[in-house]
Amino acid sequence: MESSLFLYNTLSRSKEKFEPLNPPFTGMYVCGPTVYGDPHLGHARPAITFDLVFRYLLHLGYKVRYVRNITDVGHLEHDLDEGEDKIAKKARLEQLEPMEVAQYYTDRYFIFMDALNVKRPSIEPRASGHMIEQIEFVKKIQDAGYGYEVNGSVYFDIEKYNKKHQYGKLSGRVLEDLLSNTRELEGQDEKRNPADFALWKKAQPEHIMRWPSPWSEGFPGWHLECSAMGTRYLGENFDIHGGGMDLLFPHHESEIAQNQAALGHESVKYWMHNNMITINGQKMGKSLGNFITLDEFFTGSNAALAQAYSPMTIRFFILQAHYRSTLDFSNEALQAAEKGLKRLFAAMEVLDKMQDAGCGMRDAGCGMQDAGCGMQDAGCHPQSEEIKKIRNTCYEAMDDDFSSPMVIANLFEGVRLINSVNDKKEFLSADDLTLLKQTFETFVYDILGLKSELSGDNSEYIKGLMELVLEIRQSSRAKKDWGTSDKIRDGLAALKITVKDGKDGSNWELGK
RNA sequence: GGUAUCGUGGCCGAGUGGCUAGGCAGAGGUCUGCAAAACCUCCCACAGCGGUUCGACUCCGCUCGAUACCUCCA
Repeated sequence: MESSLFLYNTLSRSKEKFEPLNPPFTGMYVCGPTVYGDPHLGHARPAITFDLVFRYLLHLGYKVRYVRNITDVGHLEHDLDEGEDKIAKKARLEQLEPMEVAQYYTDRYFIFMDALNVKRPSIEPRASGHMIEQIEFVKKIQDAGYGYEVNGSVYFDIEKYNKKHQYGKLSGRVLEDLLSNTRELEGQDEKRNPADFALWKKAQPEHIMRWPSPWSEGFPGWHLECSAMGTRYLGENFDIHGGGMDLLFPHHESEIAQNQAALGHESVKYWMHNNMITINGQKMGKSLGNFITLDEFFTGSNAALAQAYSPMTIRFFILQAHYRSTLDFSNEALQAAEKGLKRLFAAMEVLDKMQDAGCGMRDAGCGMQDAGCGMQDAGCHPQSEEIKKIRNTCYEAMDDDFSSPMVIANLFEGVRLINSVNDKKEFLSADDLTLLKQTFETFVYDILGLKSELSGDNSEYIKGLMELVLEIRQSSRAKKDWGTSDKIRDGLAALKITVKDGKDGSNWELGK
């Protein structure tokens, strides 16, 4: 299991060679959604980012256990004085049981992630299903002397923790600064120190989501579920922990502190954070109210959208940017992604047919078995070097902190080659063709996780019919019967089928 | 105010101490019955000001600007 994968570790702020603790096994934990609203574009970014990581690790041969939690404990709305639970509030507004809300949006999340071709993680644990683990985790922190109880709530003692450890090592914060910059907030009087965070919170009478504990009927603190469930499913030490950059502080910072306090050591070797999607230069987020849901993207039903965008367009759009860069949403950018993606898949179809038809490659004068393809044949140049270069550059890009934009740029080099071959401007040996095909399938399907959306009903019947129709058109063209040939083309166009004439006859594809 | 990230051509977005990103859009051309598709060519940018260097878009400093986070939104 020797790879040359490097990934950016937020903890060290540098790229590090990926060396899992127990190869070939790899543990990865990623912060999932809080299920109290429809998934939006902001949710798609981390899901796709870590799907890319998951897929590439699998491709490299690692045995990956990928855990992504579902936060179905509502925690609190910070801008409401009374501190209302997010899920409970939604439940109240919709007159539902809180768990009905959580279930509904969990299902919605799965539906949309499936549409984006995001692979399901190995385990998707719910916070509500791990109360025992969370309570035990609090006990351990208390036993270690870093938790204190006040009125049925338990808080983490950051000042004490910071004497032996460094609170702020992940986000680059200094405790003194945190203390001096703390905002005045309601209901903080129970804490010894404003920087302390809750491990267990006693439920107010109106708080519906509550569980029994040694301290009170209440609910777990906001950072606890990840510590508890990460430890439960990946052990006290695991390889990768991911999430959005907005979780860096205080969420992940506090998670580190909790694990250090409870277990006596940190748990995570590599911390990875994806950047935000912005809209008009601003983070797209639930709390800002400027989000566009995935449902709206897929149907085009949002005033900010000029049209509907398919799931793969969204996925491709996200993969065209490096995961650590901000990505600015605009109709122009999405339309560019849509067209680029279409071109990529058109080339893949051409590539596919090359093999099926036997193509002209073999009789172009290239000795199939000759590794180097005879140079004496005019117009026949060995492409194996170029294909190998594309392939290698794709691997180098992935190895360099999952640089999907570089992979895509390289694949377009391949697109150009494929189309040139199709135009009979360049030629491939059988070996070249195999390698090229394999490279595209590996990177486009397996690693980038893209899939064609055009051939949904590409049944044998349709294929046969289309072949027949195009044959008829071809023969009318041969007779210069343009009326018939154009009638066929226009008629098909009305059905959103595009006819593309090439040197060897015509092709077709769905979509305008 | 603090911490962090960043500022690239019409748009989106990579990357590097000296040498091509890529996609989309635009212009011209080839091909074609026409159209589409495809291919070729062109548009050679790196916030500003200093500094280091033989040489910086790439390193350092400053300025300006943007975004995120700063304790209960994950």
